[in-house]
Amino acid sequence: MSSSSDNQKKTRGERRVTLKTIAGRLSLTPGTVSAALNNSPASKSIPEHTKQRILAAAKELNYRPNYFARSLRLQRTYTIGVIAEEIGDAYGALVISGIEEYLRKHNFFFLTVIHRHDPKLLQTYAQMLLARGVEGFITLDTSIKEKLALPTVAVSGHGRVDGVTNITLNHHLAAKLALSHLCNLGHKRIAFLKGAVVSSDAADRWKAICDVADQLGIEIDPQLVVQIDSTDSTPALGYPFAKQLLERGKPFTALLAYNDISAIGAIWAFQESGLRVPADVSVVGFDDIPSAAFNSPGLTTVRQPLQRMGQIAAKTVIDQIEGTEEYVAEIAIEPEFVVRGSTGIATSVSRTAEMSHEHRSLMEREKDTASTD
Amino acid sequence: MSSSSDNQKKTRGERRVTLKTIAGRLSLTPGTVSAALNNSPASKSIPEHTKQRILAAAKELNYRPNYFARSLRLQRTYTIGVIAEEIGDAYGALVISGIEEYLRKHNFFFLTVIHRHDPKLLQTYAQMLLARGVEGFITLDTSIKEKLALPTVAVSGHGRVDGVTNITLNHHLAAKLALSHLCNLGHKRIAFLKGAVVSSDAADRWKAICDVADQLGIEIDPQLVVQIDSTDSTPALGYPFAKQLLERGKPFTALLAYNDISAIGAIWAFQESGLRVPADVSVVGFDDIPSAAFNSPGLTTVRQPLQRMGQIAAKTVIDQIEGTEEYVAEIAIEPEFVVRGSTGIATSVSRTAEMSHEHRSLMEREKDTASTD
DNA sequence: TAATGTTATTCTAACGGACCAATAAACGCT
DNA sequence: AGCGTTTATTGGTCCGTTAGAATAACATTA
Repeated sequence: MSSSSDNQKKTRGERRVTLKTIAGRLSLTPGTVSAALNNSPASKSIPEHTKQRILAAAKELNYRPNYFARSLRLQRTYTIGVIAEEIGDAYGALVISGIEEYLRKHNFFFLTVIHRHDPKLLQTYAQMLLARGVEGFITLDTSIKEKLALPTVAVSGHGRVDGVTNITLNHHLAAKLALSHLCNLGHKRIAFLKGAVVSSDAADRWKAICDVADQLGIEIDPQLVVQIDSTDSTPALGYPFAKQLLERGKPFTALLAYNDISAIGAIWAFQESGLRVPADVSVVGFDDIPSAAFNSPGLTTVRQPLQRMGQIAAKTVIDQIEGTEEYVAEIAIEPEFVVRGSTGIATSVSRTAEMSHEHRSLMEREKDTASTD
Repeated sequence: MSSSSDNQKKTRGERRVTLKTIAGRLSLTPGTVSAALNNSPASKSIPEHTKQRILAAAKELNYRPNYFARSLRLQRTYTIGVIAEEIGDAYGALVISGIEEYLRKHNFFFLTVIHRHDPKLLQTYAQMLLARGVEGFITLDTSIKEKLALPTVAVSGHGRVDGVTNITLNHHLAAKLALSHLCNLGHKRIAFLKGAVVSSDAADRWKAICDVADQLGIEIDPQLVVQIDSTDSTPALGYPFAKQLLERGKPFTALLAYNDISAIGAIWAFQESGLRVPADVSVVGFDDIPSAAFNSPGLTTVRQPLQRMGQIAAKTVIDQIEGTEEYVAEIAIEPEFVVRGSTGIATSVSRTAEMSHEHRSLMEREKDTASTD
């Protein structure tokens, strides 16, 4: 009977070791023990010998200060709220992994909420986290319209909000890496898959590509640009648009896709049309998702260092909380370039146009006998 | 000056609204207000009219109870500690996503720590979480040797620990799904990639496969079984072992791989040897990672419902905390079977043996002129 | 009218820790 | 001896909340 109640207490409260416990054992008062353990200003008047006794007892009893009592007193929680759209995918997971790493090293914890595509919940969750005393927010791939009450860092935030630091990719460098790689391989006629207008950074990325293309003397032929307008997250995202590109009959030797998913879909489309990658068309992706490496051929791509972006987000928010760093509106992250098998030297004669014609006529014969031609 | 200090207070503490604030405004005491807001037993003696005044004032002032004070008083935190090996990969991320979903719906939060392959840290992190007052633990793909001080649920735990509920896949059903699928397609000679001995559930899975094969009357030829012994997490994991299988020269029409990664690697190996998948060999994977769908051909695979496993883990740990459910040592999760393009009807004549010979002689000619043959 | 019972409300004591003011000795200095 | 300073320690208060005991006001009843 008493054993069972003991057990329960042990399970629930583990016979808590408090300052009082230690103080009692050493015939001191909780205040003295507290001062010694915290190296507070008052502790400079505690004799070394007593300090040692206190430290030893604390270690022996495995004393852990009660986080709630401390937070209540100090009005600090050492906790960050992470608000994400989703973490089931590689993107969110990698960023959070980076956040965790930095925060843990700096003795912070984080609480996570995920507002799966329900923007109304954002305010609710922010309130919940606020009630839990978080000292700052990190948002992931989330559109916030107004400044929250605490230091906030947005990773790939949609749009700029005053007071919120946005961590974004250096799109200019990204474009430069991708385009100069293709340039060096001798590609002149490059096709592009533009991101959907609803995608967070599609516009920025496209602008950077245009700028860099201009610098490198690459002409962007509107005939070779296709805009993605679905938000599918399977390679089916790229497939129909690549087909569309082929049907235009304009030759090209390389494709710069909006992201890896669409690049993989485009490769499917090309291969289905009898084109070899990279022998006939080179393809460059964007992101470096795990599947990029597993694809056949391996996808050459611009890698977003997601984990590092998480770390930097964490650092930024902590610096702002501690007041060691001033607010900046934007932090650009340097992408890396990963060369795999999907890019190669440009062929002098592009087969894309003729192949697509072959393919088109095949399709017409199969499906559309009542042609307008 | 005063404006700047106001500002600071607003940013930091947001001029907290406490019970005292409300009580002061209504000329009541904090205790009364607390009772009314919590609908505590004592509140039945509070007149309706006063209750309404209190509720109205609380809403007007946007009162949020201070979580720390409350936790300190009630010794409850409504927080779970999640200890994971890693979340950068799809596995951990999906499970956490499921955990989040269930916990949030039940007004719990969770703190996450990741002990990237450093088993020593586990104890430290458990302590840190304990100090933060978590009421239970969920471990992910982590080997714990002894019971922690609180209700604990292990998702794919390595080994059984008394007092810890282990959430595992129903390997028997998984094996049945995979093997009967192959059976129905007419496959008789099936090759197997066994998981590395260090992998958490390799042994269980293999045992289940053997049992089911026996039930279905499928003979397992030791010549057609290869054991993976690396822990690579790229498809390179499967590649060399599939090659090894081919070199044995024993014909087979299907391969059941240990997981999707190794299955994809095996498909590479087969294709490189001139074998068509699924025309010559059918391949079945395990897990259903995102790349499985993006692979070409799409990978037929046994899906582990990771998100659901996370949800169930969360439910289990909460039920144990609330005492509504008794401890069970193990909960088996039903896998799903996903049919994609990598499996097809068995060819009557297997080409695997001859192709591998062809390939072998090619390799020998290229690389190894001083052959022992 | 005093005892009893309701009803409405306040008071008090935690929860565990941190900080500050107070105290009390010990010490050096004039 | 008297005085200020340093050293070592204690006590009290507060952080915001809650539970339960206490009390006040008022009505009912023996």
